[in-house]
Amino acid sequence: MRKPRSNGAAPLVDPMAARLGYQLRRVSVLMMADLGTRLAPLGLRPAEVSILLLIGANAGCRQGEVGETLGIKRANMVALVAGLIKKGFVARARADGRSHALSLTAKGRARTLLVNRLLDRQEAAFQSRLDRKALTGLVAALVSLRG
Amino acid sequence: MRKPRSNGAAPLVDPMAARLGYQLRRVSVLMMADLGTRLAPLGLRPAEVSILLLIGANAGCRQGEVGETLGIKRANMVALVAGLIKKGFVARARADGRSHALSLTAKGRARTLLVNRLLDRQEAAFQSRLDRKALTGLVAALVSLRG
DNA sequence: TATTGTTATACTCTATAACTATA
DNA sequence: TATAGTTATAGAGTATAACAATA
Repeated sequence: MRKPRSNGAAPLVDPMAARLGYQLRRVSVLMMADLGTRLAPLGLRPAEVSILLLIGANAGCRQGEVGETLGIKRANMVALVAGLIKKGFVARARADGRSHALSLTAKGRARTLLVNRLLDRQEAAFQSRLDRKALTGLVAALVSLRG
Repeated sequence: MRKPRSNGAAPLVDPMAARLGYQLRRVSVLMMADLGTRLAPLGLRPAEVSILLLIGANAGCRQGEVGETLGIKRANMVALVAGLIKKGFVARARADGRSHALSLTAKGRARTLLVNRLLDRQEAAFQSRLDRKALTGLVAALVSLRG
């Protein structure tokens, strides 16, 4: 039996509080929303930023490689890359006849610097909520969780 | 200067590898997709499950309280709760004239048991990828990150 | 006037299937 | 035949604004 709530203003009991997947999701949504807000003035969305940074670190890479590395399906890469090209951040060259070699434009490299500073600030804002103990190995643990 | 890639089959360099928000997002998406697959046979989606479990632990709670606790906007709660009622898992009673008191049906309680067992299995599957050291305090760290 | 639920609508990210062109 | 990119479409979750009914 589950007893009905003794109503007043008591907060609800959260049975998912100890669930890894649930807490992961809540934090992820929070950080993504925060990132989206921070990125808006730069004219970029989170997914676009991940592509921009990856191309910046791998000039000449193919579109499919980018998607595979980021976990973005080929079909979804099309509009994302097209958007970055349209905004003048990315350039596309023939690599193979059926594949594109992607690289950043000068404008794209400049924007990448701004994005990295923005990411540094966001990282700092969130990491300040953790003590050193909790911070150590957190990212490594997340990477491990991806198996 | 960024040197072009020496093409062969070398994996790309990932400049987001050390970013907390990025790794959080990747793991979250992975676990959500996995959860979605596991839940499909039960006729539930992840968001519905969070509502179902919360109501199960707080019989008589109002719809708005549920949304607030879970971070789901009032507007989005409407269809989610309506779906759970339609499936016969949740019952709605007048509480206030303008607010609904939600509770589980017998069918909803039975389904909750299955869901919890399913979540236990998922948790175990992912936690097996971590050593004890990394596991300790991980959920606590995530909760802290939500400020 | 503030709260609760509701409707309508849009955006972001993800997923699948089928198509084209090239290797 | 297999690969790279593309198109079309759908789904899940989230967001905002405006409205009705009630407190």
